[in-house]
Amino acid sequence: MTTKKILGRGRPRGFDLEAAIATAMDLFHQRGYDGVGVAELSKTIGITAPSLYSAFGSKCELFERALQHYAQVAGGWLPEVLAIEDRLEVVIGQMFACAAEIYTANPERPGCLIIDGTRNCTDAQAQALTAGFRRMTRERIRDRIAAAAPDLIDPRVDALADYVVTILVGLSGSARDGMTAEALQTTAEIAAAGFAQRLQQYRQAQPLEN
Amino acid sequence: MTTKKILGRGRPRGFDLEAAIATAMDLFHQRGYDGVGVAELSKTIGITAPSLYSAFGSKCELFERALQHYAQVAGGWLPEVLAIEDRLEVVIGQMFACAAEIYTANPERPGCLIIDGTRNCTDAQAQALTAGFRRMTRERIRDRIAAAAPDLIDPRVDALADYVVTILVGLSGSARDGMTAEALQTTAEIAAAGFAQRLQQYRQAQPLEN
DNA sequence: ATCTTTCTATAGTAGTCGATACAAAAACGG
DNA sequence: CCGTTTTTGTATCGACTACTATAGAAAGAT
Repeated sequence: MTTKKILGRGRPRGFDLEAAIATAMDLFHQRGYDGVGVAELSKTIGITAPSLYSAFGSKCELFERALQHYAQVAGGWLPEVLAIEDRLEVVIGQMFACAAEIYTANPERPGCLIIDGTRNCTDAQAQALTAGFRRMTRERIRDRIAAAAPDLIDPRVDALADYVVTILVGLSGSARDGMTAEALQTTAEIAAAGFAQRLQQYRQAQPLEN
Repeated sequence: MTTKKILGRGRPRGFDLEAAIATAMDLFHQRGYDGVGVAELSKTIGITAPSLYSAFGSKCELFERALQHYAQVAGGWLPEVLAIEDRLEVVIGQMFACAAEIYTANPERPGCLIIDGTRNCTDAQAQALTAGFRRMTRERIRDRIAAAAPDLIDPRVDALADYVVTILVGLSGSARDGMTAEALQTTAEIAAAGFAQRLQQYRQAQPLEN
């Protein structure tokens, strides 16, 4: 049974580490952390399982690298949008619009890896990784809101941040459920108008309520 | 190795089928379809795996029964809210408020089983089951919107329905991500205001735009 | 009491999961 | 050219997956 195809056995050819991470990122984005196994990962990357473990340590560590790569490359639009110097309503509107566009840009990989990559995931470490990225994202959004509306009391800043995060979660989930780009775009517009309305309401009623 | 504890071996005691389905529903709701195996299912229910297969046929069929039970029991609030005879804005507002409350009512089982039960699921049949329930839910919401605003053209009814669905997806996902009941409730209010705003906008600008 | 039916538990199927032990082959330093 | 190091492939590991064949035990019928 021992196949004597020794050709190429053990030849160190060295693989492109960054390309491997990008490939893994795509797979994780498609089917989530639990949905893709190391066999498929190594096969798609083009290396064997031991090489994968030698390079990354574990499936979870590879996932962490993929998440970091995602945050820098695919998720780069968010810091970019947050950096826009305009009225807060415009910034959030751009944010929802960008999310709707990017979440449906590639039908093979809908939604957001950080938001939906570890849903129903059995691995606690992988869940903690995405949770960390989500927490960081929420903080950035919160800070942007607080910076644009310094007169707002904290609980209202938090409320707006939670709303924004929930909208992003909804956009990602609906994209994964197959909603069209157009429908998601319109949804994003309605959600942005809702944010603007509440922000205005908070601003003009600041010293009175609650 | 053959343990001779024959006591109780083969004793037909007959288990409560509905209670078994409810137990399975809870487990599926907690960790999703892939997250819970038949071993845990049968152990929690209190029967052995063969009994489970004899009673339900397969894991997927048990999941289908659990989904039906969920739609009738845990998801009964939605038809109830849709049946409210009031202004559409009020109905949708109640809907979001109920969703926010129910999705966080039990911290052990946050969110919605139908929305998030098969996220990143590898079983195509299980995915199709939840997708069917989601499609049915969307139709009900769409019909309610169309009934309340018969003058609205179809694409705008669809837009509003897609918005509502996406909000529900966001509420469920955020609940699963650990958002507090209060934060989710406020988010639901903002989202409801956004819906009301858009509805009014559609109504008064009906014959002009688009 | 005996037979038949029904339900059960034991034990095991083939397959996949993440992760590795081992050894062969290429690259590198001298 | 030789020895060391690195990197690779083969072949697994044990633990899990959904699922089932078999046979034993209790209940009901005659």
